[in-house]
Amino acid sequence: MTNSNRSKPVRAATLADVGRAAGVSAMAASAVLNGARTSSRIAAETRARILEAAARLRYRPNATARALVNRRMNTIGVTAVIGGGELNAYAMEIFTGILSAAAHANQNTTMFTLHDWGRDTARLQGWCDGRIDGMILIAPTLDLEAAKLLPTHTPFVALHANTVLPNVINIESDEERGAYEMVRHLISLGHRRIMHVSGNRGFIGAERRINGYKRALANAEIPFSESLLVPATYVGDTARAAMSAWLKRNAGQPLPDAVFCANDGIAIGCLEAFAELGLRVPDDISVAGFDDTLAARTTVPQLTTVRQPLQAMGTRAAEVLLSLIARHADGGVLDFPNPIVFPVEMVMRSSVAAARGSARIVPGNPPVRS
Amino acid sequence: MTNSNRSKPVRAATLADVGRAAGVSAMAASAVLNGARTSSRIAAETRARILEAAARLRYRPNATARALVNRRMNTIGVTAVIGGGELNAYAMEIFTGILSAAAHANQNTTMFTLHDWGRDTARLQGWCDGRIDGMILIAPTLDLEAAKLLPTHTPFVALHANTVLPNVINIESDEERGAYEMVRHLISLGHRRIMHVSGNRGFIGAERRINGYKRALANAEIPFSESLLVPATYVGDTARAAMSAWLKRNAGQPLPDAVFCANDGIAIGCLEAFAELGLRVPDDISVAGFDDTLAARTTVPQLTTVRQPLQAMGTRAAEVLLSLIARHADGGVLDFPNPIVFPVEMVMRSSVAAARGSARIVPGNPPVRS
DNA sequence: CTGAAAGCGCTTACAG
DNA sequence: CTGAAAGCGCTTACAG
Repeated sequence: MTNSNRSKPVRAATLADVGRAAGVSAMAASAVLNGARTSSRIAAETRARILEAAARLRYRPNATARALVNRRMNTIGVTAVIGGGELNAYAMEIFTGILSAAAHANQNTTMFTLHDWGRDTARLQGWCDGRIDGMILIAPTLDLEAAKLLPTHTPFVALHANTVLPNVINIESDEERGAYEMVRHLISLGHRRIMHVSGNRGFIGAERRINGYKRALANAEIPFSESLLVPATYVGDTARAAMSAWLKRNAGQPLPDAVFCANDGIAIGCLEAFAELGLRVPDDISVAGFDDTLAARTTVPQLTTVRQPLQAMGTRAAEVLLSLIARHADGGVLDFPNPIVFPVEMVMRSSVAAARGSARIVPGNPPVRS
Repeated sequence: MTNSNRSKPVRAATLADVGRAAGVSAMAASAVLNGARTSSRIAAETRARILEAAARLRYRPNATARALVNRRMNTIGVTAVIGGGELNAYAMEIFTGILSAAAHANQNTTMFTLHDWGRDTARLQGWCDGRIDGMILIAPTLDLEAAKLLPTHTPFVALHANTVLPNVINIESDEERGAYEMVRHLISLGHRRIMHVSGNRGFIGAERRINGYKRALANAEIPFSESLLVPATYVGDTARAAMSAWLKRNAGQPLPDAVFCANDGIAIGCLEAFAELGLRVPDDISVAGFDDTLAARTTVPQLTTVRQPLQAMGTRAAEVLLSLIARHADGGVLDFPNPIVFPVEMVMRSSVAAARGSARIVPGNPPVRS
């Protein structure tokens, strides 16, 4: 079966069409169709005729024409990096929050993707050409140089910006505290040899989590050991490889009691690396994540993790942006706290258990618990 | 620290601004800025001056003005249902495919969400008001009545449409065959009592999977048993509840050898229901999914599943839509096969194993394997 | 080779 | 209470 498009390029009805059909001017039609306030001045009978014509012709005001006049497209933009062909769970979760807030305010949201924040800054500018009223940046890593090139006629909001962006409200969560609390929790369970698999070194979020980890250690007077800080990236596969390599390198050495991972993807990578060696979680080793993305609930065992309210943060980002846009339009001044910091929350599931104490031989490539 | 917006509403530079700055007309600036073909007619020196002015003023052609003239917004729309506050993994995967194809063609994509296809058809029409050039519908369940109201001035493409939509190209996968192949695989592994937990009854995809399941059974001369067809919905939690209820209802009865689930979410729900009773997968029971969403790889054990190439299907949807848009614009006729059917693929992971044969008592609430 | 005009579809003042 | 005009920022014919 084939589907052939009709050959006449069908056009949507315009205000002029409606006016013609109702025997009035386009302007009269506009007044009626735009609501009570203006249309009260038009005779009821005329009004009815216009309404009928509009319905019959399925009239919809053209969004681009409207936008040209109103300087308002009623859509917000969202930019995120797309790595390895897909958006990660973190960005998706935020995007969902943005989407619902925007829909709630009758705004559309259009998604832009970048391969690299550094190289693609120019594209960012290109999108601020009237097609959106404001832009949300998800986890931008822009240097100050690039940040200065952001257009000033479009309001920006960022989530987890890696640097302080001038004139950009940043929304973040209390990552240092989240890391601190989680490691403190592990310690309270009797764990002492606690490993941290970090996110990309140099990224502000990764450093904050490392700081929280170190602070919790110091607080409990557990000496920090460089060998237990495994640098990885926020991509699960990297973490899996890093953990596997670590286990191989430390064959015969004591296994850590617990691993605190800089995000859920890393935790899943560790889960896989451990499964490969027949290590059981949490029996042989406890694993904690960070973020509480959807994936944290679909692993077995489910992940104990630090919850960042990503959807709520996305929602807030959209709300802040929308008020920024409104103020920007009427030239008003707007004072927002900057950054806006969300509290994190511990989510206890089953990948973390109390310390067992007993040493264990790992099958295959045997490290030994101290 | 607070961030105060500058009070003068900054405006983007216009063509007139550029012309003024370069001492030429807006039209001359337009010609130069729009590329070689037209700009060849302008003196090199003038040209340079215009280019310099545009760069200095950071000129970007206004997208809405351009769209008004060209009848082309260079953005495609995507509509999906948002359930329980979030897009599901299935829709996200497709969306990612659309996104990359659109970006590749220099098109934006804006995402629209619906709560209910039936009630919200009018909104669908409202979005076809010039802000998008075409629309992709993800898994629409529209009745013919509603489908007829879709505007004819905007091209549509659907993925997994639940009904045949007039003038809409539908993209789907060979679901019946996928179900058939998976159940045949389970049978070849020695399983006989094979359960199917279905998607929403009445949805064409769910019915196709049921048909494939039945056909494979019939082919192997295994009688179909109504009690092994457990109706659920595509939401994992429903499936979990349905499976738990089934297990309770059939306490003392033989446990199935294997469960074929209508999607990965359902399979995860089953995994949870089994874990709750201490049943081990695949030792006590094999579990197979459908879709191969990201979640299929983060479960333990990882899911054996029928892979629908969701990203590729999204990509194809965008490509088809884009050519539909191009033809629509120049009034041409376009013949596409309809529906476009993608092959599915078996993905073997560890949630399915060969039949053990031995009867097992389920701890707690004991069904017994026959 | 260059400029002035018309028009895309709408809304917002301004006249009658 | 109603219509004719101007303008949003651009592009596409059409004159010079």
